[in-house]
Amino acid sequence: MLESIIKTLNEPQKEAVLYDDGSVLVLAGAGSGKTRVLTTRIGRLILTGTANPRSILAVTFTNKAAKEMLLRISSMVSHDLRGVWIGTFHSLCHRMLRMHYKDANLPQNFQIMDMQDQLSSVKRLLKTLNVDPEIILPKDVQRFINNAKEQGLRYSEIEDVSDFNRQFIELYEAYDIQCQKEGTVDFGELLLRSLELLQRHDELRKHYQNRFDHILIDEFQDTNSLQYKWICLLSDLDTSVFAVGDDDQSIYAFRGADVSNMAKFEHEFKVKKTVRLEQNYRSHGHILDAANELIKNNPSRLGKNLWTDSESGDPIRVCESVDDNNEATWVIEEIHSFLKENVSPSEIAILYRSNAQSRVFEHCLSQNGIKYRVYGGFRFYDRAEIKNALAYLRLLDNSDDDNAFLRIVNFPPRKIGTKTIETLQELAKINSCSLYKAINFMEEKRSKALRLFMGIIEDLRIETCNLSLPNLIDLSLKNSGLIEHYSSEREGVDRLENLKELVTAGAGFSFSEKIEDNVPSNVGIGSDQSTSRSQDVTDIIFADELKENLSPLAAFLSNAILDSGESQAEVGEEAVQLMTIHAAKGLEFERVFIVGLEEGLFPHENSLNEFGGLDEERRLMYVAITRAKKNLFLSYTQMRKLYGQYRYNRKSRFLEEIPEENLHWVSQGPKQKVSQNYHSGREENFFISEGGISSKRGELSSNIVDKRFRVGVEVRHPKFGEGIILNVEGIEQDCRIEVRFTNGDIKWLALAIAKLEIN
DNA sequence: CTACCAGTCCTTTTT
DNA sequence: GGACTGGTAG
Repeated sequence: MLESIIKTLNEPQKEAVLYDDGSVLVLAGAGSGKTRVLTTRIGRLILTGTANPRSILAVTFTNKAAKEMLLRISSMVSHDLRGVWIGTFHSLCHRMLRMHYKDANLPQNFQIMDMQDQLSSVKRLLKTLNVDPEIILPKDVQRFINNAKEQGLRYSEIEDVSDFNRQFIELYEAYDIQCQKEGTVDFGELLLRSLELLQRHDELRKHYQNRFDHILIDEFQDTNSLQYKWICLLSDLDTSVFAVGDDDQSIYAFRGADVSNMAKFEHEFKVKKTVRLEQNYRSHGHILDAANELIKNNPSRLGKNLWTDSESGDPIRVCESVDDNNEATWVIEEIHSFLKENVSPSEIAILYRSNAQSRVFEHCLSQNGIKYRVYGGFRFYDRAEIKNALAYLRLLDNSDDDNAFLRIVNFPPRKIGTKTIETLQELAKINSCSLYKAINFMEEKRSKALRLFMGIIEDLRIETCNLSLPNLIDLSLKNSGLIEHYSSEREGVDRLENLKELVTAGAGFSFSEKIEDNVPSNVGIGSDQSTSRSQDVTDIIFADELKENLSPLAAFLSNAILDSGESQAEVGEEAVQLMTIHAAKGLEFERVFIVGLEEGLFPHENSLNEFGGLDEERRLMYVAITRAKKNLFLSYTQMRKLYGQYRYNRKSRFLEEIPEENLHWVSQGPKQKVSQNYHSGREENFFISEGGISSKRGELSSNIVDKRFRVGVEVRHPKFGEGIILNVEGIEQDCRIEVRFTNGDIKWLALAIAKLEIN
């Protein structure tokens, strides 16, 4: 069985799977079969008895990838795989913290905050500290904290280079104190706390170092320095670390990922073997050529050239549309013809740079009766009604959770206003306790409404203590008044549906599946008797330790926040796939549409100001292109609605970086008349010629560069009328002008495209 | 206290 | 176009 799988591998793949002499770095290009290599390697370790399943730790980038990997391995081996640690950095660290919560100095029922929770937590902090949120933006504080944590730094470890900086450091400290008090933990904290746990507890660290002989990391180019340190702590001299990555697919620098970890790893882990996987099994020639040529524009790559045996296939089709609606129409027309040819809809993907772009496509798809599925974006667990319901559950599980408290103390409305909350917050501050507990410090008659609320929670706590998870959720929804509230709301039907779904999710959440480990728990500080057993701690088995530490409700809540809510429309659902390019990483589709290829959108204008930002955008484009197996479509528009206003853009520079011979420029068909709404005359510049093929790039540029367009000058636009220039930025092709028109509208226009005249 | 309105900023990308 | 804030009337 194993033999026959290995036979199908190419030479470098085989090397990677079979290598047994220390740590390995695998440079795996897109579509070169890296998932196969990873799973086959794990399968081999287990099947040949080289490694005990429980000595394997595999880190993936998403929960989805983790599930997929586990599935593939279990199809290869008959062993019990529950001892294998597979998951994202976050889920693995979470697991570790749950098991060793005492040593990590966390309450047993600590709760995870998502980004929204974290932001409101910061806002609350600023308020209690009397910091003006106009001067110090909560978002910036959040960013500062997260950046620091991603680098593994506590507030005390950050250099205070300026007064301004010091303020952030102080806020970071205060924030951590607040979280500790409330028993909440943000994403970065999961990792940092876990790292510190390992740093401070020698027995524990040794235990894990002894336990894990094989550490495998997928998407290594996307690890940040904190994650790197975590891996270092878990490995000792005998550990074989198998890191797979592709520097060309590093697209998470904005979140602290550091490609240099690859070179660092090679050096620090004394890697004797570096394997390059360069044969691509996924894409046709034109697609691969385009990707290769594009990425050559990036400096400082580790260097790698993908090649393929397969035929060159159809050239990449490129379409220019008048606006975003037309773009969607074109895409849907193409999809329609595929569906007629019986292409499975799930093999068709629409990829875009930012979530906001999905709306037009969703609308168009549903109008045409095509089933689709959107990944990411607003997720199930992000919906307001779900968050409200979860807040009740969280408060039930941990009444110190002030975030949850504030969210629902007056929802549904129960006559508790800002005034009441403010006095409550003061009482909480004086007595240094949670808001919930502070209710008891308030005089009876002022806190009537609050005590009523408390009553609801306390009754619920008693009534639900013996209920199953779905029943518990169901009763909470009823007693909280949420059901009643949404029933009376005009548009509440959908919300009620979603709440029902939450109960279903609770029923489907089988907690027992999550119990999969035997590890010593709470060694050292925190549990007094444990000192005696910490000596021979290594292989003591504490069955179901995790289960004891975590109630089903708490497990459900953690899962809801960590798992990005892939709850709807599961497996086998035949639907067109919509997602951001980031979300598409690691996936592949037969037909791929990359839309919105315009300067400012992709590459995104914000990225241009960041160091290395453009290179990262280009890698993002590279990732997008290499998702396609058979057909690739590129699309851009002349104007697009953004923030409710039309905005002109030039086509993306990435289009210029793809060789002409791989492209086939197409026109949009008879629908082009629409254009006359926007431009009077001079249509010839806008449309690709009748034959449908045009290669005249940049033809619009040379004659329009004009110094007369300056701030304050009055201009006229054929569609929008007269206006005054507020702003000019960029030069030549990139020149954009901000105009306030007489009707009050303010728009950014690309000078190369908009038909502006001096008035 | 609630309900509603107007004004402001904004969006990259995610565990 | 939407989320969020602040102000005002009932």
